Amino acid sequence: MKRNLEQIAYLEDTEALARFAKALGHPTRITILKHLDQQSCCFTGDLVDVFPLAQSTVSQHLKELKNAGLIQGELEPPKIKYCINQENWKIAKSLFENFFH
Amino acid sequence: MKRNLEQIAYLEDTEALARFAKALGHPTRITILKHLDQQSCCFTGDLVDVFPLAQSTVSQHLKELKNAGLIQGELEPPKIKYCINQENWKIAKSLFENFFH
DNA sequence: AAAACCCATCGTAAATTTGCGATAAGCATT
DNA sequence: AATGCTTATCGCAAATTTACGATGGGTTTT
Repeated sequence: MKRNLEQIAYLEDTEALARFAKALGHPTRITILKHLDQQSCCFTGDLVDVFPLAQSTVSQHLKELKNAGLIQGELEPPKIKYCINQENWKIAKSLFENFFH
Repeated sequence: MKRNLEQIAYLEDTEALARFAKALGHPTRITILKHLDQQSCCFTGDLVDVFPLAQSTVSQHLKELKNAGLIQGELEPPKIKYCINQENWKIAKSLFENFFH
């Protein structure tokens, strides 16, 4: 990216908000979250069936949502159950609320 | 990106939300919007001074925010005054509110 | 008319994102 | 022990994003 030398120090809330927003910045990920919100939780396979996308692609989107802290996975052999991470969801919600005044 | 052949049809609101979120997905752009929200409007030059970034880089971020519909530019020779696009701001606000239940 | 100012755009480079198929890893069942 | 099921991860390719300096276009000032 040909970075600028001096790293920019953004406000903590600004960085957190941008991280959440970035994770929400793809229609597939929005749809995944809507599903999880509606029926509380989902297995990966259920979500794969929702999209005309490869299983690996959906798995990657799930990984990004997990990294952003918006969802969490739970072992339920042989499947994995994904749910919204309520704690961080609330944080994101209030960050956006604050932002939109 | 080695696209999948069949284009995915997302819900309109989902796409709109993802577009807004994507535009918000960078700390520089969040900071720009916070500035515009606080002091209503800003000239490009004022915003360039806020960041240790090249003028062209800030200009590009402004362009993205404009493309997303979140801000609008107004000629005020010899400068350009940027303001939040209140109409779309409200739309974005309500999309996020709906999303976060 | 020339110089100065403000800002967008162009061209380029590096990093990241998005997507796929193939493979591996974990667990259950046979 | 072997097979099958489910899902993550790897390796790759293409597209997009982020950043920069340089250039150009418009307006104002000299």
